[in-house]
Amino acid sequence: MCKKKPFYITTPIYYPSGNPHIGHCYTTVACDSIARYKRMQGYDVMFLTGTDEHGLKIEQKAAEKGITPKQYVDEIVEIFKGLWDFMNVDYDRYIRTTDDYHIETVQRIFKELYDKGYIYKGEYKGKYCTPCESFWTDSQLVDGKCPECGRDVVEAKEEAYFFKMAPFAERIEKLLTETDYLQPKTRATELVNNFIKPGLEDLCVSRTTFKWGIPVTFDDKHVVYVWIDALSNYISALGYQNEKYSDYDKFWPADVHMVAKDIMRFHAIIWPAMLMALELPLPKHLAVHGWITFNGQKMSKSLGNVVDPFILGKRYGADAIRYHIMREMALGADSSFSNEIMINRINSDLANGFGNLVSRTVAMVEKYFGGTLPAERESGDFDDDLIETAVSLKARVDSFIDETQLNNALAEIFKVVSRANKYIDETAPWVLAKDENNRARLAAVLYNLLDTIRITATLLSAFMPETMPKALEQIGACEKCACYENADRFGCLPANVTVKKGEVLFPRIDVEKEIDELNSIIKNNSEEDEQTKKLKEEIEGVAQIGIDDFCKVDLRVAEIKACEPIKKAKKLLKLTVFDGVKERTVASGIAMHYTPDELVGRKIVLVSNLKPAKLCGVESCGMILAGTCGDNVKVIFVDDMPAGSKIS
RNA sequence: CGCGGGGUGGAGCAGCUUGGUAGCUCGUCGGGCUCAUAACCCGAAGGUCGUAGGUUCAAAUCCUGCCCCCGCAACCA
Repeated sequence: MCKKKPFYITTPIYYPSGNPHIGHCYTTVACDSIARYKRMQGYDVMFLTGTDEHGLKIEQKAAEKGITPKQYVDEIVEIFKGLWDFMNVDYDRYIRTTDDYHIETVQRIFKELYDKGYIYKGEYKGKYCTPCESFWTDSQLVDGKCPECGRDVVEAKEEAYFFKMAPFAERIEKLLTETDYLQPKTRATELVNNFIKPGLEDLCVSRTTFKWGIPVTFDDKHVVYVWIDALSNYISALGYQNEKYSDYDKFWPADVHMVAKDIMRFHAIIWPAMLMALELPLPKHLAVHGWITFNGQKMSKSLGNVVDPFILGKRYGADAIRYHIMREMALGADSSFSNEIMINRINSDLANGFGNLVSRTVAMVEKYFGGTLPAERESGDFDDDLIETAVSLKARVDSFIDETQLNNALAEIFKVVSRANKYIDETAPWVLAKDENNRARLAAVLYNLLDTIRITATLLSAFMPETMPKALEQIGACEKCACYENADRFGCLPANVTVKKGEVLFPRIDVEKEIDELNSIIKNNSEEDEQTKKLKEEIEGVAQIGIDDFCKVDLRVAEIKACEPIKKAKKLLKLTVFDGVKERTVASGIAMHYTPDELVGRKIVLVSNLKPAKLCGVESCGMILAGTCGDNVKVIFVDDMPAGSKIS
């Protein structure tokens, strides 16, 4: 027997700062399906998933709960693993960045990059919140304040190690534009224009401000920061630079890294750069998929629209959920999730299409032949077309799988399911059954149906590993005849096959009733809790101030004399206001909520002694008060007061 | 003129690279069938392919301007 060809596929390692959601589920289930399919094809498959467990956020979450970071991640990792079990995800290896062997690998890689001169010591500059002991980038700041506690931040710098990106820029650009590394390739332009053309910045790869990370061996003030730690998992899990495993030579380079678009950049640029620096081969493909959005909006916990895979899976079965997300999501593009779309999909494809096809076929074999087909056959019209469609299916599915286009692979399979349902109408077995002379023809028709089901169920078993074996059992397929090898051959079921009616494979779902129930679950579970919890955190998280502090703020009524939008700024309006003494210019982020016309002539509350600052080229002297709740923004108007009145 | 994606029958999408009958799924309406999970099969209605021009014998498809939506970036003092 010849040696099996290796196939290595990975999900990202997920950050366990919260519970897994349907987005994690998609990536993992998609990889699982590909892995299962490849195993079926005879590859020696390594399917890796895991968790990225270091970092400040984990440290803080653990502190809030009063447990150690390790205890905290241990708990959440169990939830992740539980979900994968529940979804029938059959991974070969689960890596945790807190595993000893991974730590060892990362330390060695860090040292090697340092020794080679790709990592150097420098200074990290950013905004620093002293009470939180955290650095933030400008984009993370909320209203210029610390996003965690809302307090002021200061310019600060700390010693840090950096990874040189410049030496790899050219090769990376070629990798993205001239090879098929990136799938879909349309995103290459975006990456090149945004990150490579402006010049790649060196990457900060160590921190001294938190402890929960992998220590830098030669400088114990530092821990390794994010990407060198996280990305290395793809090779540490194979035993690169550690003794735990020894599969590196066999499986590297990876065949597919699958990621969602938010971390595409790191996998498209930084990871190749690291590998180039280490002089290791690059992975073959990076498959980037979009997000599952909820009614067009990005999923977010604060919006209360996070879809819980456990709840859905319990109601409709893990296979149905697996099918739905893989059938809906096209490579690269976002896909909108709604309970209604999901239920309709499950009903029409799985219940009415596949499930019903199995059910009616098996029922006819039992009804007309007592469950076992006789061996005599008579072929007839429509047979050739059905058989041709069925035997050619495998090749089409194969190629879609190789392009990680799972939605299209599934669509192909279900075309055959439809063809089979149509064949029943064309041949009308119930008419044949009325005449004893048609027994051979009737047997042929039913056999053709069973064997078509065999082919589709075999190919579907990678996607729906729980239900398909049941389907195959019902049509009387043994393990041998229902294998991948036979999926492009017709006539593999025994001529005198015996069927066995079983449970309904995919029960039909009552759309309206279920949607009502799901909505009420979502309401109870997340919306109120999350919203009030967030609000509570916001309110209680703000540090108290004395009256003196408050008196430092000078609030005045001011009249808006003129108002115009600021070019190049989507959210800013430039206001000219009269504060009782003089006119001044104020920029305000209310362009999305007010037009200049509705503001001119009105009186508002002005923070008059705020230091001037430049916003999009406009000098702003002061600030206007407005209430904010999500997207809802209302300026406070005090039209009855004369300009210049003090507010306290 | 920051970067990128997108605007196609009621909904969601394909087609655009390599111009030439506008296709799929769901929904709606009518018909057929009765083996089946009130499922299945057939037919029909419904589209100025965002908009205005241009190239061409011919444009959803190529070119130009404009409008709108969505990400990222940028400032919501």
